[in-house]
Amino acid sequence: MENYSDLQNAVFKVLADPTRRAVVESLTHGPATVSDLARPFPLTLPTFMKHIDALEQAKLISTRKSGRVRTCTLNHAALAAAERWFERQRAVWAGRFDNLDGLLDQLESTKNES
Amino acid sequence: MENYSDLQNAVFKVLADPTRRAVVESLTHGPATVSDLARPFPLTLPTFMKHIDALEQAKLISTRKSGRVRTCTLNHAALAAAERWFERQRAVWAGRFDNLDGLLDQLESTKNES
DNA sequence: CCATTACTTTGCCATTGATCTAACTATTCA
DNA sequence: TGAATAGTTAGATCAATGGCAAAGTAATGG
Repeated sequence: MENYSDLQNAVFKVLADPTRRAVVESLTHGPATVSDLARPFPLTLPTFMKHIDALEQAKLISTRKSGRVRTCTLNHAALAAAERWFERQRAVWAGRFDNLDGLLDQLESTKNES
Repeated sequence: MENYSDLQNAVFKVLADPTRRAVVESLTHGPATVSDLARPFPLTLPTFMKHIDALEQAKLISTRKSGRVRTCTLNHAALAAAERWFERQRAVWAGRFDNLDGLLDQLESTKNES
């Protein structure tokens, strides 16, 4: 029910929304309560909470309730995992040039050695 | 009509879809025609074309039609720009450790606020 | 114990997004 | 020229998303 690419997909989906990206940005500075996070946004609490829920389901954040206050914490690992997708793409793309160089090197070297 | 964060938003939105991410992955290996790109997907051409249009509008790819064939090319710069968002978040988060003392002070003081 | 605070639940609605089919245009090739 | 190819346009459907208001619950603070 929860394989790797489902989760990756959830992460990308969740980051597609500017409010949620802003929340992530906010949480890079450290944990915060729902109300604190919500303050900058012109949204009602229920609406904002849906974004929090979405972030939590994608495991980009985790939350803990103590008393009546819910505190949210960024899950750095999840963010780093998403970043790795970009790194992989760049690696493939860059690899083309590496291969091109490699090919040229190889052609060069076959003149001299095996 | 096309400022920086509109474009960033468009990029994130476009990458939220698994089909479009797969197209990007495909194009890291080099340019390809619409039909070639579409082949692996169980989608009709019109549907697939919408994904191509979305990618192009977000400037993640560019396309050129020659005869009846449209060829798509990945815009590496746009992909790299998106990657940078993650790098920035990581930078802030990592920066916290440099400021750990300051952070603890801050947490202390926010406990006493109302 | 009463008011306030900080969510939470519920129910609703408008918009957007991804998909399809059907029919059309423009190229290419035999 | 006529058939196949490659993409395009138009219109419809349906689910998911993001938003709201209203009312409820469960801590605190005085």
